[in-house]
Amino acid sequence: MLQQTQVATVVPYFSRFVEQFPDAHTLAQAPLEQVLRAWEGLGYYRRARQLHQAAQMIVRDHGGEFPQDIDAVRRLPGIGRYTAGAVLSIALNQRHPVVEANTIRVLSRLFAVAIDVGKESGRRTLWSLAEQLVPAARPGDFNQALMELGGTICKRRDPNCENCPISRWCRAAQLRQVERFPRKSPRAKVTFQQEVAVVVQRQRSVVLRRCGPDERWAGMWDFPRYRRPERNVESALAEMIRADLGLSVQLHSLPWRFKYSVTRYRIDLTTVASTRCRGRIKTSSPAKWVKIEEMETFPLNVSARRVARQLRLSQRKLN
DNA sequence: AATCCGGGGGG
DNA sequence: CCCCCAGGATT
Repeated sequence: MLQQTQVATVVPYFSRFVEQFPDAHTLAQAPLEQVLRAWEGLGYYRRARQLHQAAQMIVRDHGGEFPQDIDAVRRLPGIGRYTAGAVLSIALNQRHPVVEANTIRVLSRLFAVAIDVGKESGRRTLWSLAEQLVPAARPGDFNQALMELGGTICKRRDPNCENCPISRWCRAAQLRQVERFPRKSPRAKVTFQQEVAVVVQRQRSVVLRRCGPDERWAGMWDFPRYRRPERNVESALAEMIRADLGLSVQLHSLPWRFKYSVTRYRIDLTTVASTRCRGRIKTSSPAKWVKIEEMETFPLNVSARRVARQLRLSQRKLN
């Protein structure tokens, strides 16, 4: 869960998760749907699928006990050098280094690493430094201390060098250029595309579709979602729905635009609208057709059986 | 080596 | 608006 996700975000998810899946057997035997459900809102859903696979591998190949050999750990899906080193150093007191966001910042400043830490050569340098520094005694404490230092003192902006216990050895601090490190090349820009999600409500059911393998949220359930037409939105949308779902619909005026979240999706539209929407939404009026401009969404991963019969047409097309 | 996954924190 | 987050897999 902590891979590319902030600690504060993870904590409540982690608590619920370990309560629901206390050991490898429980997790391995749980349906993937249930695991994804527990992951809902965290993003990077591949991690949940891989964790599920890893639990099954641990049960099958390691008798349900987490392997202690670093190479065996690395073979588990979703576990790379950082995660393997972190688990084995912290839990089993094995001497392995860790390199992640915090230690990258600390080490790159401590040694004024001039190379781009996003590049392979920069990473090699950092792993080498971390490997040389981690002690045989209490390596897990050392690694956590390094990460904690990066999280509390050696922050990305406005680092607290005055209270840093190792600032007297810090090359970047000596150079008065702490904030110039770590060196990174600018990220690729992210482009946004306008999409329209459609909520089709019939009695207490709602039409969902499963995201295809090559689109975002692959394999997960979502409202039917389409690129927003340039013009003639209503008629173009109706045509897309007819072609995609085999449903003949007529769109009236589309009065509401709002961001939507389906994390707490229940089944009726008013709940969806009232949980996370922003803007002027009247939840009391049960509109049949609502246009949603997708700005931010959470995945929808409901137990969709209740509405699945409305999906047979589109499902057949996908399979 | 570059790209993708993704919601959310915080300036 | 921006950059980044206790990374890893895929291409």
